[in-house]
Amino acid sequence: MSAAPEALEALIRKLQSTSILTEEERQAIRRLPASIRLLVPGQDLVEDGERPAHCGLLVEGWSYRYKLLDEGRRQIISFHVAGDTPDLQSLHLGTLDHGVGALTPCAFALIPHENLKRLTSAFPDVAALLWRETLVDAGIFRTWITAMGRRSAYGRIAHLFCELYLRQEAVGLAADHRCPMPLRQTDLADATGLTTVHISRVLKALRDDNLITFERRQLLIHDWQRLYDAAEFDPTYLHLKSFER
Amino acid sequence: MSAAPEALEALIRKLQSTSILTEEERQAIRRLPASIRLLVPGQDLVEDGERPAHCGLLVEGWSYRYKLLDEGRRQIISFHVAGDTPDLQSLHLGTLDHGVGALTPCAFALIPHENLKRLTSAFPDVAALLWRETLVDAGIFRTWITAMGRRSAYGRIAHLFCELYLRQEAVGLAADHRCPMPLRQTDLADATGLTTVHISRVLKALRDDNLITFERRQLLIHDWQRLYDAAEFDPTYLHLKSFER
DNA sequence: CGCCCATTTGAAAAATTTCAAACGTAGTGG
DNA sequence: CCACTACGTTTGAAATTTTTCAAATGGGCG
Repeated sequence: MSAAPEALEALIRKLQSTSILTEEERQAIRRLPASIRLLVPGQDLVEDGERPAHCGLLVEGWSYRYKLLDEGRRQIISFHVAGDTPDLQSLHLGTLDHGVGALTPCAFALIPHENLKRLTSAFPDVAALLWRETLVDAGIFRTWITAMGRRSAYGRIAHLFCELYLRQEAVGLAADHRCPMPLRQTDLADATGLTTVHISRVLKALRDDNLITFERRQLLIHDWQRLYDAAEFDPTYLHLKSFER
Repeated sequence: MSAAPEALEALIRKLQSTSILTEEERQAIRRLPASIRLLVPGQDLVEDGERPAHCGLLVEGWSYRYKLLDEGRRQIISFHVAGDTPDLQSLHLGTLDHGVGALTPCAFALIPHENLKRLTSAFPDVAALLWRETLVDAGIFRTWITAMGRRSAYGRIAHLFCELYLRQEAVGLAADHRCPMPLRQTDLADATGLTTVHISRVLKALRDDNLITFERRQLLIHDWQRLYDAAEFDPTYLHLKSFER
């Protein structure tokens, strides 16, 4: 198990983005054993039904949670960027109810449950911050449910782009209404509950309306306000410091 | 603030359904101050955007989480029965990103954040169990996303009935493939992302297929296996003891 | 260059919504 | 006890959204 100190610094930064850690807490996090695991696109970090013994901290790349149904149907449940922990819930749920796959080449830092449990027992404030991470996740799920249930295809996709831009901006991966967007139309379709054909048509409409374009796997948002309006976006659910009320 | 010892016993029972509490932990829970709040149908426990100072433990009745959009559109995010804590996440997220309303007459036990925070700091194992409750919630959200994105209206409704039956059965509120079902067609529509008209037609189809009927606000499941198949149901996501792998 | 994969386009089919009206039932007040 | 009302459910027909199927186009890479 090779040490991966940079990965743990990333976790510290992430947790400190909403709170303050004591020196003692920071040291305890740095003492966590972490091994790095590299994934190629399409490869799984964990599979549905597994009982993992680690949690994965995404250090680099994009990953996604998903569930498979009959006849090749796939639902993507969330997308993840550096700093996210897409299987943190396995710490207390045991069996995974979904898979986690790599969308781009990914680097994960694996931290054993055992050590995380010792850490959270010794430092209740760190436990609260990790708990909080899973609660933000749940807030995003709630918002996706709302998007899928009560937004048009157009609004749903606009909403997803707003979310992915803001989440990347919040961790310094984006600025100027431009951000990496490695998703294929298949991924967009499986995330929004639509077909790739329809995604293609809706993206064309978004382009025709001069809201967005793509350029070398980057999303360029040309009219943030109108995209925001089309999405009926309310950033509260992301629980970002910059939008705190 | 009137004491509500029975309510706290319900919480203890709920937490002990997945784990074991020490006598000391049980005593600490019993010492929590809790006041009872009664709601009539349609009334809100908390509203979207609030920063509540308590968490509500549902002691009696049905409640639901929801979000409102423009033009009267409503999305129901989850349903709750006795033992559930639909705003527990406010303990660490501060601002609510949804409302919690009463579907039937409800009794909630309100527990101040302050006392919950002291409890979870002093007893990491209790913290882990409360954390776990929010993680099961998130698992249900993931499954709803999957249902809305990749299941037909028919399958979606079948799935919801399977879930609501099993969750009630797990806490002793249902048995024999029969359970309370106070939802109106409007609620089903807003939960599944469909219209009431379509809900009416799909319920008719489910009745015509002899899968279910209703009788005095009770759901009667006549063919559990076929309902289960129609829903492509996999109970893993509920993380119930009885289905543990 | 040729191949693979993703995207685009068109036309027809299916699922779901919209609008409008009718129906049923339970509760309220005269 | 009946009439009235409010609310929820059902039904029909037309409109809309989205899917399905099939084929064409485009771009990147070995």
